Amino acid sequence: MTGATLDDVARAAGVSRATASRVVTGHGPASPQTRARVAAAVAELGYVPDAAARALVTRTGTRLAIAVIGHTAAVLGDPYVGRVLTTAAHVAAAREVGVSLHWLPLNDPGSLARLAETRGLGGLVVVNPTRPALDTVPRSLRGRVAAIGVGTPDVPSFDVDNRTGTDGVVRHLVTTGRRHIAMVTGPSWLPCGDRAVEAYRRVMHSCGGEVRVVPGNFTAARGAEAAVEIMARWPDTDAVFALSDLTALGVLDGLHALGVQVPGDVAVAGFDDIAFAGLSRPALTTSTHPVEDIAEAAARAVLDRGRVQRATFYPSRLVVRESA
Amino acid sequence: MTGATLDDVARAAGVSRATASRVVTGHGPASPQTRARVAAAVAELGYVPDAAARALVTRTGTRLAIAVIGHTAAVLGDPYVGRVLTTAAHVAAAREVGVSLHWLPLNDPGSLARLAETRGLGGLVVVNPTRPALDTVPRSLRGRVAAIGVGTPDVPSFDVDNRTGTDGVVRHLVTTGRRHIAMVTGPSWLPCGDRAVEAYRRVMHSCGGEVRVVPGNFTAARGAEAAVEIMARWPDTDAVFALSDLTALGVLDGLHALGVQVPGDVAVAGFDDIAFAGLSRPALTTSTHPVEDIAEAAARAVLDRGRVQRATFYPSRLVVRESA
DNA sequence: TACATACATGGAAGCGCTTCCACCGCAATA
DNA sequence: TATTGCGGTGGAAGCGCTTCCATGTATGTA
Repeated sequence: MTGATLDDVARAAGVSRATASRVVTGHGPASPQTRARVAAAVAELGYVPDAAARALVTRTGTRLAIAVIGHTAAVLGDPYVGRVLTTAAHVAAAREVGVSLHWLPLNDPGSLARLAETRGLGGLVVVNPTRPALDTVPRSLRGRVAAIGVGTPDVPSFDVDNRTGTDGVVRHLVTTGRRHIAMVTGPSWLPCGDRAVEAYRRVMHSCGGEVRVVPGNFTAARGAEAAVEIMARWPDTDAVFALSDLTALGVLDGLHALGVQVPGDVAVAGFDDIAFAGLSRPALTTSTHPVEDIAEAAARAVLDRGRVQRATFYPSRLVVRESA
Repeated sequence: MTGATLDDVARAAGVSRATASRVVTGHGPASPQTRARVAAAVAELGYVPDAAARALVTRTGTRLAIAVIGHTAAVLGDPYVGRVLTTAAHVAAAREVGVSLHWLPLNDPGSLARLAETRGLGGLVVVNPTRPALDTVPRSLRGRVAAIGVGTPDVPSFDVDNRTGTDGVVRHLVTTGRRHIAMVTGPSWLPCGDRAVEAYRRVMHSCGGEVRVVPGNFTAARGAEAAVEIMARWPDTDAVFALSDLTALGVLDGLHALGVQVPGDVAVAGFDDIAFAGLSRPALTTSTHPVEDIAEAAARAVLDRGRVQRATFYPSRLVVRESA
């Protein structure tokens, strides 16, 4: 009803179904004559191969699933995630595999396993997974799963080198004379932030500064709150480093509302180098990372399935603008 | 190899395939005993139904495709698109239908038709389509297609009311004493901008101002360029309205580089009310629209398939901040 | 005890497609 | 003329699943 089947095409072209299939897929021999007649029938009937039936017999899983973990609104609003999706979709398109997008709740570990188990999956790229969630993925399937963020021994991960990235930013703050540096982290369930906090701690330790960490969640709103908290708790703070540009922008806002001058009174630095970082006033000092490279590597890892590497970290580069 | 089949489950449970299927789908009678044994077998073998095979026989198309038209990097970088995707994915998830994401090139009209023709499609939401592209969609399928942006008589569309939205912003500029107002449009292939330009023209006409339109493309980079162009061409310009916040932010940047004071010398207004609009310095005056409502309505339209409405426009509301 | 009724179950068909295999005719070779 | 090789073709199997239908097997009623 909905559409013509291969049988209809074969009948219309006066050939067998096998021949019609060969012509449509281009997978076997066929005389130019036959080819033309089948093509004509296809055009006339508006034939479109049934993806399900084809997948059933070819057993080819030509779909790249991208799972984004965490609360959706905040997460997709995040330009970082957008860049990941765009790139992964590109890599997939180049290989003619479809892309499916999935929002997985943070607190339903089973959801990732269910997704991974879907047959006919070419690969699965998980954005910002937790390690327990990754562990729910059946062992046999781990070869076709890659993580952007934290990984496991079985699941290769691709991520920014938060440690040296943070180190670079915080050191820059120290170099420019700041000593009372506070840090706004990411959501606690995102383990990738741990390395960043550690790097921050280390720098503060080496320069004798006090460790001042407040929790964040990668949103601008939280940044504004955090700024107020920080200034209330440690009034002598002269720099704030946020592990997300969005949050840093929020900090800028919060500080502005407080009447604090940036960078005069307090320097502010972010992390990610989103498109807006250069547009804020003052323009945000931050650290830029090769998100596209990371996403591409992850997509390739599951689609081309070479040898499995453990965890790959990509360098982040300090971008000095006005805010610090 | 990859996974157990229903036959394996049936064998393991000592029942027929038909019975196993009934238990798994929950679609027929089965004794508690049998049920338990099949369940055990499923658990032990890690059985997961093959989606392709199931789709083949049930003929159920449970997938919502979201096609985004236009150059990908710029488009997904756009927070607007991100909000649309998030919402549509939510609506789909609530109905337990999968989501697939597609980047369609601007100049390949056939690509949309091919996507729409895919069997087993629950619905298709097209973001920012062109009318010609929509016309390539086979008539029989149009009932399950909705557009966000421009539509056709056969394809319902959901969009912001650019006309009154623009009217509101430009009138605000006039009210606050601006007379030499320039406008930066969206990409020329996006017809939704036409109504906005028309509204702008009308306001300028009614207040005797000169019409100053320069092309934009919804990016910040273009906004910065456009600002320079505008000030070079019409040095007495005292306000700039950009049909995208991203572009307006770029205008802010370009003006700043030129040493022009905002809003002192030139007022700037945007459109969309993205998250950053309130964070820029000066905070951006813009117009906010119910993107989530729009995306939800579009997704619902194709998924729930009620009566087809023509085109629905959602009101946009002026948000006055510092820049104008 | 004989019957209808309900429920549980297995057999088998078939969804639309790809692909192995056998076949047929034709040209090239012996 | 008999043989080989090969491109083109159709028959048929089968991918994993759902579901109609027929066949039992326990229950309730006459």
